[in-house]
Amino acid sequence: MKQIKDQKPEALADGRRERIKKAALKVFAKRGLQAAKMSMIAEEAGVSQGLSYRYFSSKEELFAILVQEALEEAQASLEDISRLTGSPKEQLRAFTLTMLDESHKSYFMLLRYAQIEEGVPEKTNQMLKSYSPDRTMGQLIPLFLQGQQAGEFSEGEPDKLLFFYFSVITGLMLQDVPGNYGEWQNEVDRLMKLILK
Amino acid sequence: MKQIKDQKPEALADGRRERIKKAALKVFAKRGLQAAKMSMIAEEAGVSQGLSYRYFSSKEELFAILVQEALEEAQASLEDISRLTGSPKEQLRAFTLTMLDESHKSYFMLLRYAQIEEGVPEKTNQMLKSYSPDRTMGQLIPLFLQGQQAGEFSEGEPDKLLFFYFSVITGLMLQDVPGNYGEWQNEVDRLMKLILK
DNA sequence: GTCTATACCCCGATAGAC
DNA sequence: GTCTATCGGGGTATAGAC
Repeated sequence: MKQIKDQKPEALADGRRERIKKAALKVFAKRGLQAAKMSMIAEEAGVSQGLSYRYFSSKEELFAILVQEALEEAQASLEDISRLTGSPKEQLRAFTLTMLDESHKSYFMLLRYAQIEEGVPEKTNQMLKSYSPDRTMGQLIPLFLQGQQAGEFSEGEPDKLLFFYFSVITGLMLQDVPGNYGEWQNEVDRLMKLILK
Repeated sequence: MKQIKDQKPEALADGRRERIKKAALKVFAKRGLQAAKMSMIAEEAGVSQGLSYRYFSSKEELFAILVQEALEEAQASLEDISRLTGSPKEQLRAFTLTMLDESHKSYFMLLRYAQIEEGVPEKTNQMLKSYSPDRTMGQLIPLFLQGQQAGEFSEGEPDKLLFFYFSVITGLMLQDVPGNYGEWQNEVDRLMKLILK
C-alpha cells in the first residue's frame, strides 16, 4: 500500500484532480455549464487547458461529477436536520444558515443551473431525477408539518410553502450583497417571517 | 412624409425588426447574452440566421437595445407608482404584480443578466450605470419610508428592505411554478408579509 | 428583402514534445 | 505529469444569389 500523506486535509485535497474540481465548481456555480469555458477552469486552477482532460474526459463529465457531489452533500445536510435540537423554527433557521454558507452556496447554485439550464447532458438529468425533489428537498416537508402542528409555522400547503422558501433562498444567493461576507443572520431572520406565523 | 400604418399597435409591431427584437428578448431573458445564440433568436422569430444582421449589426447591439428598452420600461413603471391610489401597502402590492406579469418579467430577467453576467459589453454596462439603482430601483425608497411612517411597513433601513424585496422577486421569477400561468396573487401576499409589520 | 453559402474565430478535445 | 500545438465543430458575421 502506497504511503498516504499525513498532512492536513486541505493539503491532501490539493492534488491536481481536486484543484481542478474545486476550480470547476467555482466557475460552474458562477456561470453555468455552457458559459463556463474549460480555459476559465484551467486558469482558476492554475493549470494548462489541456491538463483537465487527463483527469476528466469532458466538460460534461466534470459537471456531472460535481452535480453528483452536490446531491450527496445536500442529502447529508438534510439528514443532519433531524439530528438538530430545538424547535422546528430553530432547526429551519440553522439549516438555512448552513445552506447560505460559502461552500454550500456553490453547490446550491450548481444544482440550480443543472435544473434550469437548457442543454444539460442527459446523464445529469437522470441523476437529478433519481434524487428528485421528493427525496431531497421534500425531506423538509415533515419539518414544516411539525412546525405547523406546533403552531409556529403559518398555514398553507407545506409544498407550496417550501417552494416559496427555496425561491427566496435562490434570490438571496444570486445577489452579491455588498459588504456581506457570509453574514446572513439578518436576511435569514427576515426570511423566517415568511414561514412563521 | 411616408404613410403611417393605421393598424392596431400589435400588427404595427409585427414588422421584421420588431419580430426579431421580440424573439431576442424572449431568448435573452431565458438564457442570457452568452448562452443565447443568434440561430435560436432567428428560429424563434421565424426568419433565417443571416437576416437579423440586416436589422442589427451584432448580437451585442441587439442586447444593448433591449436593455435600453427595459430600463425605460422600468422607469415608466416606477413613475406609474406615484399615480397609484391607496396606501403604500396597496401601491407596493400593485407594483409587484405588475412586475411579475409576463411582459415585464422578460425585461426584468434581461436586466438581471445584464447586471450579473460576465462578458457583457462595455456599452451595456455604461447604460446600466446611468440608470443606476439610485435612479430606478431607489425610487421605491420614498414609498418604503411612507409605509414605515404610516406604521404599515416593518422597521429597518429602507435600502436593505428594498434589496431583500428584489431578491425575493428575482427568486420567484426564476422558478417556473408548475401550473402557475401568471397567477401570482398568493406569492405576492406571502411576499408582503416580509415588508409589512 | 430574404435566404443560402461561406469566411473566420473561439472552444472542446487530442496528440505529441519535454 | 504537464505543457504546447493542433484538429474539428459550432457560432458570429458577411457575401452573394434570387
